[in-house]
Amino acid sequence: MGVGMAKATKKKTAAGVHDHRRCVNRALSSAERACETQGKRLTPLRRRVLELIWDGHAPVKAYDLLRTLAQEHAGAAPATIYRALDFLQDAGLVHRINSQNAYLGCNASDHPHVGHFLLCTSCSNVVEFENDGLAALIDEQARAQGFHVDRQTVEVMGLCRSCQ
Amino acid sequence: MGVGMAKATKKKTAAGVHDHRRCVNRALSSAERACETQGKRLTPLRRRVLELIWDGHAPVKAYDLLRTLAQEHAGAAPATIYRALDFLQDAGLVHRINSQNAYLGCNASDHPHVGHFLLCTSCSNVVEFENDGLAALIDEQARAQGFHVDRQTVEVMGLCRSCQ
DNA sequence: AATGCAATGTTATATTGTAACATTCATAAC
DNA sequence: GTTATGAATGTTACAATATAACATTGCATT
Ligand SMILES: [Zn+2]
Ligand SMILES: [Zn+2]
Ligand SMILES: [Zn+2]
Ligand SMILES: [Zn+2]
Repeated sequence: MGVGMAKATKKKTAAGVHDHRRCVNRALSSAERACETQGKRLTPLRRRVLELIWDGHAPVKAYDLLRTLAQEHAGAAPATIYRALDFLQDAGLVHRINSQNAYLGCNASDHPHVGHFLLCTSCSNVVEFENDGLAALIDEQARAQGFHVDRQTVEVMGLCRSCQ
Repeated sequence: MGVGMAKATKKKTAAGVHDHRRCVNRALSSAERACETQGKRLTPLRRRVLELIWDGHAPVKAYDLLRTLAQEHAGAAPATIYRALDFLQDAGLVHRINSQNAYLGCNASDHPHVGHFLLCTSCSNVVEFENDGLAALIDEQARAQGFHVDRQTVEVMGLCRSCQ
């Protein structure tokens, strides 16, 4: 199972409502541009894995991706998925949610940023947030202890607005 | 293997230098008090697992603990270790380092606090730090998005002072 | 065509973590 | 002291996550 069943089906294109198809397409286009810029190759396989990640629009587990991919791709094996995930993470297109062993598409792959997430323990929704002040404070606190920061992850567990 | 070989052997009681035995004993005494206070039972098994965690004085993997424990404890199985780890985490005596699937003794188990860590990618040393301002900022950022925070973890990867 | 390298295929295995049920142990009630 | 109770541990089996190692394919350069 995925990390959550949340919103496996999305509302269809009402006014102001999340248009899932459009969202996925935007993510894929953005990914293509990002890879172009970085001189990285978004092969059909990698692109398809990224699309599958966005399909659920929520953190997805590697073996769920594998099961889905295997239905359309004969040779799919764990290495297939993990290689694609490694590539996508290196390219900044996907984040790993460590506390869940799950992977989430990044909607800000156009600029460098750190991984900060709000994880709802009730509905399993996850949202990425950016707060430069927070990132800077973490950096500063680390430097004050003589530590040089390469990467930081923040995972906040709790209840989203609609689950409280 | 453990997360790192770092400091498997510690310097012995020089002036101002980390005295490992004393440090472990302090942690165990503190743990006993904490369990007393919380009305939780620090059984010999749980106490021994906590001691093994402190022995390395660095994050340790569950199956490394298991291998060590098995040498002195006949019936040791995965469940043995994971149950002890669950208990110790609930009691606030141990933190899980999500990015490493590893467990670290907490030296501040006497008061409630969140898990903030600096992880050196070179020597594998990990230090826990506390910064109320940081915890508060995370809380505030989450609340601003209508999110109710139960728990937060911060893992900062980089180079410690001596590894730069 | 020959070479080299990146990507993928393929098989096997390592690592991490749970489920389920039996047994033992400590405590309190009788 | 015996018995009832629930917590803790023993025991076996298995699920879930991830990597190693080597073969093959595809593609670009020479
Ligand atoms: Zn992102
Ligand atoms: Zn929710
Ligand atoms: Zn702590
Ligand atoms: Zn270091």
